[in-house]
Amino acid sequence: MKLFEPLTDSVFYIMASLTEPRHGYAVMSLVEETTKGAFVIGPASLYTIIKKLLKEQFIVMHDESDSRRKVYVLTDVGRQTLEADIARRKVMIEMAEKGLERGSIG
Amino acid sequence: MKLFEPLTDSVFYIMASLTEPRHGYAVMSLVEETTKGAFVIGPASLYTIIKKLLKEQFIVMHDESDSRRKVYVLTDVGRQTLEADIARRKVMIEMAEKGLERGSIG
DNA sequence: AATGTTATATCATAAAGTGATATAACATTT
DNA sequence: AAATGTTATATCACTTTATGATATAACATT
Repeated sequence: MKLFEPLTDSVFYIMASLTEPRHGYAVMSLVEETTKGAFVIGPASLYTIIKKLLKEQFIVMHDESDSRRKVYVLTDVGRQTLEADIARRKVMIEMAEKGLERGSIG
Repeated sequence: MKLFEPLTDSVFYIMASLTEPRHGYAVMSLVEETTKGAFVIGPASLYTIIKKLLKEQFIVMHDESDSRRKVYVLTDVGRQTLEADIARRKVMIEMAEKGLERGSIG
């Protein structure tokens, strides 16, 4: 199993929303609110990615689920994967910021 | 012109590499080195994205270019776009870290 | 019972990313 | 100076990822 594959932004947002149990629609709303509308995940993307995350066992269905609201939550593997990707993203940002600092002297 | 569209990871890496003048191949190597191989941008992705960035005027060809090495650098618009995306990415990471903190108490 | 909101789901298509491959200039060796 | 290796750009055909539009239905409110 490939634990440390880079996550796409959409996947990252969804996984970051599922550190605690949440149903799909709530994930969608949370991302939109948190990013003040800068990043919107529509239903097509959401449910496609949820299906993929279940398959890879990065999330599981939570017992609070009923037939109407399907609640998901990160697994340990999912959590580890998210942590690894956070680290990667921090390096990304550092890289960009260092470059911008250097470049903006002139 | 849409200044603040979310940048994909690949686009972000390439733009972050071009805060100072660099030719394509060097961008490729830099990303691989900086991420210790976690993120690899192959030639197909690289030149596809460079073409797109030129078109959107996020980068321009630099005068140091010769027929062999084509050197690119961020424009002001490109720089602003990168800065905006850094901000978005910081919010992303905060969101994920807050969630992980809460979740890891139990 | 009609209307609006919440919620999940899929289809067809578009956008993004990539492995393989091609081409060629330059550098180094023999 | 021919051969080999490295640097460097480029594109094709294909896969993966993302999404707009749409469908369905339960629940809430009027």
